[in-house]
Amino acid sequence: MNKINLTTQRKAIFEIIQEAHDHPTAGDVIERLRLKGKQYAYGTVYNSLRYLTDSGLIRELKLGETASRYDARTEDHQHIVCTQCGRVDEVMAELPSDWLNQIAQDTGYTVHETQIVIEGVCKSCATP
Amino acid sequence: MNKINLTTQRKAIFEIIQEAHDHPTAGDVIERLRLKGKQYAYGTVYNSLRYLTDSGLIRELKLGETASRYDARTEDHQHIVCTQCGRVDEVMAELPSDWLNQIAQDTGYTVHETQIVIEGVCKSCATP
DNA sequence: TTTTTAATTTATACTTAGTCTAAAACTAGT
DNA sequence: ACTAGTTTTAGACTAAGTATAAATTAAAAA
Repeated sequence: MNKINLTTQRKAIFEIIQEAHDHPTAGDVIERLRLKGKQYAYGTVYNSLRYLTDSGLIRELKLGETASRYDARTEDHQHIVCTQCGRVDEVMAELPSDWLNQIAQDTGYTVHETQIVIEGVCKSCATP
Repeated sequence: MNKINLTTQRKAIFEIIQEAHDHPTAGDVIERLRLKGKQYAYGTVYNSLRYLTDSGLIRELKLGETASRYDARTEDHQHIVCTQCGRVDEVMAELPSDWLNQIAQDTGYTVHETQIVIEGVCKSCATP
């Protein structure tokens, strides 16, 4: 594992993700950088997000929306999305390992990762 | 529930999805239609895929790739994607309901759907 | 059967998210 | 300071999908 090289830009972007508690998209990151008076090239933000993801400092979430979201919580966990308001919450409940083992056996795959997206309606949308 | 109106185009597209056993993307559908000598407007294919999805005849799969895939198997099941060759297989193992109940309780959400994408390496990629 | 209305398809322009490229600007090591 | 390697920048480009307005088809009414 190589040394992680956190340039000014990468650090600033990493901080945005860490401060955020709403799983921002690349577009969100660009906007928040601008609010802090920092404006980096379009491609730099995407490159940095990929670099941070590859380094394991953040996680890329593909939740079935058009844009990827990013999360600084790298511990194994899943997400639940509200189909009404778009809000994303963390799901810490661990996936039953027997279930995963059964899948590995059934399919012959070696399982590496599971991205689970649960869709539902959040409390505040359910009670108007 | 309204009556389902299967036009010529929608029927042809539905058939492509039914015949396929590889979860084709919209692009794949357009190509296969062309091979059959059928060429519909770009937007028609997208509209039809959405119509068929909304009617419950097919399912849209968002597997974290750039393009959605479509599946004529509408029974509840999940998918496993090979990170090497991109192949997609069905996972019929049912999700443990206690796990889902726990999540509903923990998060306060009313759970509607779960799209689970398991990533791994398929048998033929594992043994070269 | 003609007329009217509604739904669908078509062609094309547009949007969004993200990649690619080549030049310029840093950063390290000598 | 000089060179090599890495990053950033600006801007062109791509892929997937949406929006729109006109043309076509289908359905309903008269």
